[in-house]
Amino acid sequence: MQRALDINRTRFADWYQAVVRDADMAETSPVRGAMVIKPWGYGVWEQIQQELDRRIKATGHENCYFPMFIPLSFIAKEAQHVEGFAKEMAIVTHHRLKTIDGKLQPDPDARLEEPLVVRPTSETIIGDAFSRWVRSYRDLPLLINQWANVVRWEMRPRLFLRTTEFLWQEGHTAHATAEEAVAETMKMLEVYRSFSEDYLAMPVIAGEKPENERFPGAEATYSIEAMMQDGKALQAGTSHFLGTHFAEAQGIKFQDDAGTITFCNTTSWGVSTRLIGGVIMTHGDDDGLRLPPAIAPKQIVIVPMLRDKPEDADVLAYCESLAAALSSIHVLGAPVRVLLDTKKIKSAEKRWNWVRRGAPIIVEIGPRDAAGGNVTFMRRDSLRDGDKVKSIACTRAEFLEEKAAQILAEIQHSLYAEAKVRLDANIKTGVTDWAGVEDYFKGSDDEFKGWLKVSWSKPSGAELEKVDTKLKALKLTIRNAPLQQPDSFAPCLFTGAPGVQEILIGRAY
RNA sequence: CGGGGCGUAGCUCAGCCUGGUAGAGCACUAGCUUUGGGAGCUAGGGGUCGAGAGUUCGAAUCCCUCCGCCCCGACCA
Repeated sequence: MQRALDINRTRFADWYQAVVRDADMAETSPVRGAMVIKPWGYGVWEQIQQELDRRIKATGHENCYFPMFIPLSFIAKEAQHVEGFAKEMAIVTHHRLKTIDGKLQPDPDARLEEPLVVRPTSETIIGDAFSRWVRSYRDLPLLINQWANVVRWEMRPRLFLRTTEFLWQEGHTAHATAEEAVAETMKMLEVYRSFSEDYLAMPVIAGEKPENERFPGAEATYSIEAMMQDGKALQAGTSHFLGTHFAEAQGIKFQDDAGTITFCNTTSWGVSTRLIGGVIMTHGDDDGLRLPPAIAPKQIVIVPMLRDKPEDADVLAYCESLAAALSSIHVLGAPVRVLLDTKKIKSAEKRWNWVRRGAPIIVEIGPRDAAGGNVTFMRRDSLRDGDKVKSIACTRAEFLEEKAAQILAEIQHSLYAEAKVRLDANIKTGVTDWAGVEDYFKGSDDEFKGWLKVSWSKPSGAELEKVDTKLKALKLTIRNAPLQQPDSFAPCLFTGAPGVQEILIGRAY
């Protein structure tokens, strides 16, 4: 059978790269590990950005922008933070180039007195500002967000999932009490959960990361974890309660109403362009990408079936009027995003390009549709009937008044439902000993493996280290401890001690 | 940084073992035909064979060094 991609999901890693390429999302660049995000991929990011920005502002935060260069001494202030990021930082050491022996190179006379680190995250430089901005309890809470690029010198980059430079949003807040900061941490975790599920149609499990997976310098780290179609987990967003660690390191203090000087409790939280990788691996199929209408840069693409004949003009005119009419319809709270694709390439080629890119509805208009006032279209969420592409026909009026809006909403829902079934069906419970874990994850790496939900005694320190090592041997990690916990627990799977918490175990990106 | 694979046309790759001076399919350009749906025929454009040095009368092919990419580890949003 002919598919729009030449690789299917049985070779998942290759398939992923094929989708990124063939759906025109991104490509590698001359800079190792850094990607070029192409218009269609960036369009998805813009949709994500727009809606998430709205939600971040709706919860009381304001946007700022801080420098991308951070003095080395700032990073050095928080010990765990240094340790966590030291191995992956890009550093600026010079401010001028010079031709020496015919070679353009950093001018030895232009060495910076204090090297600048290209931000891997901005806790330290924003904390420095906070230490000046906060004086009184009246200045709190301080609720700041920034949209930025960050750089982490990763060993093995993968487009969207782990690139040297990536785009993200990082929220940073300061509060008078730990309770307030914890509440903020949880609130933003919930913003991420609902955004991911409602908007990206990507079901996730929100929960707390174990101690060994915490953000360097955090008191507690929470994440949303999504299950990809190969069963692996993708950490799709994080929210950290930082306690007073950064406040103490950077002097973020305030005077309370009794006149006492106290350190603030701070939080930070972020999601990145990795979300796009998550969308691809959640919704993609063997014909390419399938985009949830909420984030599709174009929700309805009209492909005129032109044949270099006189009636082409009628077809085009009909398409133009259809596009105009569609633009005035609202779906999912915004006007429908329509594209009339007039690029001068073969119509059939166009159709398949849009299939690969994952446009939710692809409309094909030929002379007969134009003459009869009809619309023929395909739904990207259910493209095929068996092996054959499924074409749906209706009248123009029907499409405009009913079908277009209704089907876009349906696609948004059906993509979520499909992914939700997969997530729920592949979290195995009832495993109570290590042999059961080994049994569940045995076999080749290519085989689909979901997650296990097991009970444990939440060991820490050296005990936790042992658990971690044991899991690592099977390439497993603890993803998180879901927020929803049962009333009673089986004994700890690792130690046999009384269980206190349920955790998710799986392979991860 | 360790282990494996690989760099030849825009893409996917053949040729390399056994050295003789560049190929296929798709894509691209033009013409003709065809067309309710991923068309056919004909003609054409495009490559310092990843880079550098070496062996040789002659190197995509053999040797050396370097660079880059992919997969598997360690690291990670």
